[in-house]
Amino acid sequence: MKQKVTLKIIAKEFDVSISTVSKALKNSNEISEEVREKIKAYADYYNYKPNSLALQLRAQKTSVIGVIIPEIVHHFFSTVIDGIEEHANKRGYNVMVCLSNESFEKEVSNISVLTNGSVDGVIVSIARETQKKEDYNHFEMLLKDGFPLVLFDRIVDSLKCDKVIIDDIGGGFKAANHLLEIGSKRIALLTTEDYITVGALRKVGYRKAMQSAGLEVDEDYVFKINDTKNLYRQIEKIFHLEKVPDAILAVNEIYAAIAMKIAIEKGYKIPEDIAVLGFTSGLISKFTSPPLTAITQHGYLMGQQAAELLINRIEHTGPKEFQKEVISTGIKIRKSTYIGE
Amino acid sequence: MKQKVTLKIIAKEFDVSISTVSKALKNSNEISEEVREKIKAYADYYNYKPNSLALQLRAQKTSVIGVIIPEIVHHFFSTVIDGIEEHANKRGYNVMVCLSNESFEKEVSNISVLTNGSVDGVIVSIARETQKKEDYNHFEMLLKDGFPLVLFDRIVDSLKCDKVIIDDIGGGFKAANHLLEIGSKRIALLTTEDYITVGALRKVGYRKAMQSAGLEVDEDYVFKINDTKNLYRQIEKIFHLEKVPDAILAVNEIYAAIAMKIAIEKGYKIPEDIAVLGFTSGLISKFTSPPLTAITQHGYLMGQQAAELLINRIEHTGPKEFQKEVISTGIKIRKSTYIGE
DNA sequence: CTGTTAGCGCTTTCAC
DNA sequence: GTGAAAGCGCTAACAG
Repeated sequence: MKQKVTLKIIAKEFDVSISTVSKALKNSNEISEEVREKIKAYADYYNYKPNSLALQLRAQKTSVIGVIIPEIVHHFFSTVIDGIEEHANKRGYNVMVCLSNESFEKEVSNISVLTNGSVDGVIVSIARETQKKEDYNHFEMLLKDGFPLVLFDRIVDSLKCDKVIIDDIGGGFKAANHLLEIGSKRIALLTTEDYITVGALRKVGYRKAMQSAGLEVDEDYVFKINDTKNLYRQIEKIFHLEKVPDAILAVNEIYAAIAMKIAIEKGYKIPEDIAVLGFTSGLISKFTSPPLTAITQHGYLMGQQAAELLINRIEHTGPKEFQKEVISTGIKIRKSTYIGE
Repeated sequence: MKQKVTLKIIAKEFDVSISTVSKALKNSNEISEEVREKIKAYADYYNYKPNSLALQLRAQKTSVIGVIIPEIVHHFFSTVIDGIEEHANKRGYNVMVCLSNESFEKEVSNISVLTNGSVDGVIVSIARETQKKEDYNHFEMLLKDGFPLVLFDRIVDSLKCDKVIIDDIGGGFKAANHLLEIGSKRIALLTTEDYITVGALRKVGYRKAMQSAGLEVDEDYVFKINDTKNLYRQIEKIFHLEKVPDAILAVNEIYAAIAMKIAIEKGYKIPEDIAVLGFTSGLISKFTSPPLTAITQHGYLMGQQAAELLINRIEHTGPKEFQKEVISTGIKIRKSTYIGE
């Protein structure tokens, strides 16, 4: 790669000092019209651009924010990144994305790499492994130094920092409630294992809705799916219940789609025999048949909020106390729970 | 944010010179055991980490690669990023992601920001608007300076740089061929407008397959869908043909899913009356009913290859001539084209 | 064994 | 009007 033009090179070219060039390019009227013009012309011609590393080092500010997510091939997370990008760009920041791949070690190393001066702050959604280990030391170190950190979606309450979460309890409630409203009595819950907070919280919401309807939660109707094993086999167990449920609430759209597919294969009519509802994060719900009613998650908004909190923290332009933003969910009613039209 | 520890600070603490500290931390045996240990202990305790900006500025190397994609909320592109990340990390690089949002202007500004010293090279998939304008000046400038650039997926042939593309012609051929093999005679093609190369290339493959089968392509069976308008209405036109096709080949999974849905609504049996096949980039094909046969696209591999080409270019560790890697497609046969079992 | 110096590219204050 | 010098944080050649 060819040597890039620097102030030094231009200075040598015209036999002036570096600072003269710097000022000329900034249109400082300390510099004579004549010199200014010829320097600008030269710089322009050779496509001079100030080296941003030098600027950053000097300014002690990179205008870059780091983002660490567990995986990117996941509609929800891409949506969040999109939101982060949008807000960050608007405020003059760039985004550096790192993946933890759900690994504790990679998360720690990402944090370490990012916080050595390359970024002004980080936004992270915690890796599963970290959540399981409950080792948040790497974050605590950062916070001790007052390094700007925003947690989203997969958060941990004990960390003193800004957070933005989806209202999963509300979402679970909204979901179960919708099913109750359409007349479901026996709602099966397809959820994740307990240490995955998202699943656990949605379950809380489900439980709340059941209780407000005066129904008690039958634990036989709660299925904790292990993501690493055969999903079909695990989900099929729903249909081994003595009394097959008349509704299925799944905490994500894959589980929902699979459950629906199995139900149809077994000859059940959706939604007449069994209504199905999922939490969506992608495009699947729209294209199943029947299309799935789903709780929607506004990842984009979440990303924007996270970026806003972070940048406010970086620029000291928000409240001093740590914020916890809650993004409420929506519900998109489709044919899997809706008879009529 | 608290002042980070620097060599200077440590040096002052022990009343030694900065270089002594630097060496001590590098375990240089130029420094006495005693001094070394106390400095290391201190650094460790205060969690010293060398400022990477300073290192980068000094080394004239950032070990960061920039990636510019049209959008991230798109399974294919996330997959590619995933692949880029994987390879980049393996070789000690980090990834900075920017979105062009299909806008020419944003692409230009992204290039400009990234290439001012923040990254050692960039990987880009060109924005639609840029393709439409055919203005590739921002890339030509880079190449003139010998700046490492790799184009993927949406490329332009005239640019002299490394490229990696999907074998779209082969994919179109493979797709049409499969349909012909299962006995389809009248294959409708659902494609994009011509300036979208991907669609155009797949069409070429389709045409080739038809011709090798001794069939001629009836342009009435080619539907160019405009992504901004009502997809349903446009796709429905397939069924207005005097002779309804016995197979539909769609250049992406959304079109395929919609076409299939409309067909079913109209009472056609899939695949008996009409076989449907799409190019997949997400999870939709798997969850439609029947599940869609699809040409698969290996974005992950593509990302890895792109990163490899770029890093080889950066490190001068590959061939001097520009490479053009072609990633071949796969085909996943599902029920939408398969009778039996 | 330890320190001085120069330099990466840039900005800015202060002299001249 | 122009330039010298300091400094951002670090490394490395060289001097002592």
